[in-house]
Amino acid sequence: MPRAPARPTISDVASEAGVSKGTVSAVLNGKPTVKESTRKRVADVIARLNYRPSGPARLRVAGPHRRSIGLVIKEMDNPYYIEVAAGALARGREAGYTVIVTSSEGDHALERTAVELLVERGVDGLIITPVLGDDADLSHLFELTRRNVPFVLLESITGVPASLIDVDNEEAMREVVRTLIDAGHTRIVHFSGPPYSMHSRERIRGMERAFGASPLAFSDAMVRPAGAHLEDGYRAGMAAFRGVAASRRPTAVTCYNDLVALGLLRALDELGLRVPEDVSVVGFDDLALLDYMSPGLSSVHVPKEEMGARAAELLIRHIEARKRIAPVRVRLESRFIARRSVARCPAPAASRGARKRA
Amino acid sequence: MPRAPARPTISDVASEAGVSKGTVSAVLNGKPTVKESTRKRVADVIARLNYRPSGPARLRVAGPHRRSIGLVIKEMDNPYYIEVAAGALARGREAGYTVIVTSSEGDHALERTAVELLVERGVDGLIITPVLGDDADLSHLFELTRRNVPFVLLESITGVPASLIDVDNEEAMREVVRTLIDAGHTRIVHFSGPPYSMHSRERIRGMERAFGASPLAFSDAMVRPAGAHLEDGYRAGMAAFRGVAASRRPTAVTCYNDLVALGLLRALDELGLRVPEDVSVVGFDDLALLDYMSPGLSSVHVPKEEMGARAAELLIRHIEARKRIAPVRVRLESRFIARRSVARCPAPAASRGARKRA
DNA sequence: GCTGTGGATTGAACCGGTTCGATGGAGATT
DNA sequence: AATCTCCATCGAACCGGTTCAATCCACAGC
Repeated sequence: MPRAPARPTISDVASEAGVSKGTVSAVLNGKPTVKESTRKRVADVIARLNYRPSGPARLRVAGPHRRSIGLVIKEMDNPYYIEVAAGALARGREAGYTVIVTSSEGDHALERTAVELLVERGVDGLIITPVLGDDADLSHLFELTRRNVPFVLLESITGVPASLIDVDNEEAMREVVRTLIDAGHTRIVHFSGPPYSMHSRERIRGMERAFGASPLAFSDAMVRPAGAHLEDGYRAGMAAFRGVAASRRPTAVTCYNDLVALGLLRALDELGLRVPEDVSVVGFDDLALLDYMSPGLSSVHVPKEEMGARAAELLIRHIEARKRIAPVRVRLESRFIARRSVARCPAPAASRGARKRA
Repeated sequence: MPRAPARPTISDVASEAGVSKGTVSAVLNGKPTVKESTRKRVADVIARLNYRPSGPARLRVAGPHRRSIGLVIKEMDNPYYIEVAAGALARGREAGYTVIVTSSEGDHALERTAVELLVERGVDGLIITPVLGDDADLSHLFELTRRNVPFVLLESITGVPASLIDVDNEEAMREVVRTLIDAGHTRIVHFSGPPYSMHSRERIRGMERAFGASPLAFSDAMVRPAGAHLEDGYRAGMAAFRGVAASRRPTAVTCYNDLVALGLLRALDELGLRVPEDVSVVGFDDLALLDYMSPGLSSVHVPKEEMGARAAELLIRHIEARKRIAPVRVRLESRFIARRSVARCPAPAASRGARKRA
């Protein structure tokens, strides 16, 4: 952590300009009592030193407390988080809070920096979509607890007692896969998300459970690691379909999220495969931008704006409590939305996938 | 401005727990020297009072300065600003700055609050997409100047001397309209943006100029006030096309931005009009999400990420200067991208638009 | 019983601003 | 010339934390 060069303080300016701190302060605040000539002299010194008053120092003494909450998302260029942010922003605003957003870009160290920065800059609480991983150091979250700074998570972390807002990913994916199985699909593949993502794990488990409740056998080969972005879906799509005989290729693909599904659609388009005639595709999240698209991508609707809004609401409840209150877990409803991208399995009965051994 | 109820301070906790401020501070910071029994006693008081240490107060004394810049966008649910934010975030990060984003949601008062909040919370500088309007009170921007807090604008405001990053909207729209005129279109209509938006005004002016350089006469009726959102485009599209005879309706529409164009596309679709066979449509901004869509919407590519990046870069230059430096204006390149949504004018020569009087 | 030791706690100084009553000096009034 | 004003500036106190040298206390060792 490189220590920044010492910035000039108001005292530096004062002594340099040959006036008192009080006078410099008056200049900074545009008080009308300062004589023009001294105002100019002080302003010159400020420009020369490129002096900037410290906001925080000022804050402690001045003005009323501004209510604010911080939101740390994982990716700024991912519409999912943006929709969540929009929801949090709107609800926060209604309650008189300014919501400030920053992104960890999936980097654990940046998440930590962001959290520390926001707290030391005086936000009243935080909403966090945590970056997970084996090596994840969660001390910044424990420090929040120690300092009694309320926060709400949007993805669960085992061992961190905090309020949480999410949906039942496992159940949602189970329903998707069950629907596909009911529609006659047997060669179903899942393009999974980032390995450490709790959401991704839950979705995989949902798929397993759907198979478990069916005559079909589940195998790990059905889960193809993809990722969370368009390119990931494109790449995984190419890997799964290019040069693969019709009799062996998947007839349905469930994707970790909509972006992966969109990448897959692009790959299928390039390979000349039709959706849903040749392959059914299901995304997850139901991003607002799906509205603009054709063919209609089937997806699981996740109430992203509401998640953001509820997170903000819950956080504010924690903030404004007269006494520390216990963490809460809120599960919102999701639902499968079938659009044009899914159809009954077109494959002849002969080329079925593996059945369970009796 | 409602004054928040006085929050408990470290002194309150100290006296309540019967210890000194120093001890409470040690507890908060997890210092190992505190005896377990006192740690617990203090922790209890903290929970009971719901005490939270003031980040800013702490900040002044402790730790190194964290570099940060604030970005105030106009709308969180507008992909345009999100792309700009992503660019700023990435470039800021490269330079070791945390970028924190907040949105004014088009509300002038919120913009002011956001700017004040960010400054008093200690950001080193700001990037702002200003909310304009007749009644716009710009004093918060002047205050930034007075306090020597560097900022970069992403839309020009007359009378505010600040660094600015933008594209030549007028020239870009001129080129779009010229292209349409060259393609034989005579009944061209523009769906304009928010009345006070400088970008919108510049784009309208570009259209006028294109007509000025052509044999066709420009009239104010060609500019239809729409807005900046999908619904605005939809509404304006319905107003312009529903129940209008083929011989009188526009053969080409230029839109303030892509969202308006998308709304228009939806309206045209509902009305059974084909793009580009019946109507050519051009958007503006070239949002990344256009990639996912069909038919390809023609648009003007605005380097949004680069604008964000350059803004961050320029801002950091201001921040790190040893001496205050003069504002800079940067104009980035935009370019018209013709996709499937434009075609030569299909209308018979008979039903031309108004020509200029000789 | 006295001293030595080390862990726990205290309390004063400090951070970089703002605030506001006190002060000083120039010009007006008598 | 003495006094009165008023304007501009000063400077001390304060905000809510952190830091650290000093102190206090309990207990061990002799």
